[in-house]
Amino acid sequence: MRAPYGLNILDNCLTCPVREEHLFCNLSVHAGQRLNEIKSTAVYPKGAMLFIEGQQPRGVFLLCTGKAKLSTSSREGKTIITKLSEGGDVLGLNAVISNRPYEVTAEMMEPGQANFLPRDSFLQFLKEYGEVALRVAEQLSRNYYTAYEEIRTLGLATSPSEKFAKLLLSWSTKTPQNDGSSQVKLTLTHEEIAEIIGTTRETVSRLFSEFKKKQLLQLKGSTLLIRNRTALEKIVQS
Amino acid sequence: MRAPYGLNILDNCLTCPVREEHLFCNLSVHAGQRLNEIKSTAVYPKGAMLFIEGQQPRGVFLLCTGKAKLSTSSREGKTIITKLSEGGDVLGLNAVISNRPYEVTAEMMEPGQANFLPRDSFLQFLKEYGEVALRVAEQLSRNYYTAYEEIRTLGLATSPSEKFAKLLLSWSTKTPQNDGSSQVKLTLTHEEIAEIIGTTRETVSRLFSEFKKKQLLQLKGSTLLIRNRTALEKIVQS
DNA sequence: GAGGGTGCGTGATGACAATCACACGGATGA
DNA sequence: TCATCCGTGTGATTGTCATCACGCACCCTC
Repeated sequence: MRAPYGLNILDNCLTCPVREEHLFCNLSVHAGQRLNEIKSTAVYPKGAMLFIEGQQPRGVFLLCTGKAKLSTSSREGKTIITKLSEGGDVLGLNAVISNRPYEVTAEMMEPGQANFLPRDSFLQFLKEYGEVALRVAEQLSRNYYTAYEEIRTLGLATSPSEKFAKLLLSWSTKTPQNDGSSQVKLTLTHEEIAEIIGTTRETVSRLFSEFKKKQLLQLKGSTLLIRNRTALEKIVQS
Repeated sequence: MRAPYGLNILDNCLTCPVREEHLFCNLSVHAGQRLNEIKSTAVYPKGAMLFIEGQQPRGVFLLCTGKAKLSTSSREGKTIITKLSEGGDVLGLNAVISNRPYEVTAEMMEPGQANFLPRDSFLQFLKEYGEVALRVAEQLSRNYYTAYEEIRTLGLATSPSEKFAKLLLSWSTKTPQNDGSSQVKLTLTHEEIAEIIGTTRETVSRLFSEFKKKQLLQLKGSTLLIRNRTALEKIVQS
């Protein structure tokens, strides 16, 4: 038996985008109700930290609106951004399941709303509802694939231009246009982009100039126009 | 109810090392019996591929004896080794759970034995035994942490020497001696080490020379003596 | 013992990106 | 209106590592 639309946990979080693969969609009525009892909702300002790398796992965050960046840093202060999360994403799941410290810091990049599921009740809930445990496993394996993609990017792509092209392509596939180009609202600073592809701010600036010159992209204000996907793909596999 | 020693799936695989955190240890009697029905055992020679990156997931491999290396390659032929697996490890779990192609190639580095659990029966089994699904989730999150450690290594450690030191330390912690040093049997070629830390064979050769000169390590035949852990740790965080 | 394959050491060279440095423009706020 | 901060562009310099190249040692097998 499936919960009819309107009983889902996500409906208390009105703007939450519903995804096919979403962890908490299409649960049974009982499971959905139980989840609703467990959860608490809060609004976070820009710059708020949902959790910080190294902290003991308090619980799972279900991001409803807003964007968050997940990052990890070395002692010397070098930081890499490993994922940009949007509404619908589940944050902190790995840490909670394995009862290890959060492996990343989750910081809100713009104000947003999130549901919080405390660790203990969440784990108890999973024990009660085996069906959901399998869903969690699936979500974890998706997380794993994302991490693996990251490994491939960092380990196999040598030059910054290759990684930059890869990043642009990942943005471009999200917003395909009929003519092969695509538009993205650029909300990241060069510094943040550098932290994603593992290089320096200056190099990112130079990459933008270079790619503009090569007609690969165009900037109008904060709107990024990706012009030539196939050329980017050539850079990636070069 | 727990399976008494002797009913465990692993017992058909005599030399299989039993680990506390192992996926299939301490299952209920029923679950253990069911697993035993599902599994089939085979022996693999050195160089055998359990599965190859990009293949549709056929099932899960439970490595009993021998070692395997997990690797991924780019189209241009650059390869990185992401994990060295030993007896007790579960291979291919992520691909099977998420029904995506294997994300790595698993190649036997020395002859060994493995249990194979075909995808369909394994997933069916998980649906029947929710307890095990949660264990699988835990295993997946462990895999995830390993992957994340890899990301940190590749993304945060800039110089090859730092990554090399990190690798040596990871070996050294497995075989601690009373005086702070440790001995490891070096079974990898320089080429393979290069593929682990993401550099070239030549650089690895030079790193060995350099570290020998600095009294950080010593080589007697194929026995690697790691002499100065603290110095290595300084290089890592430098 | 000759020959081929594989793994290892090491020199020379060049490219490329990190680093440092500074200038500019647009916000924001006193 | 001016000061300040932040994000950005871009030059000059330097160190580091990948690359190419070659020689050597070892272990097979014929």
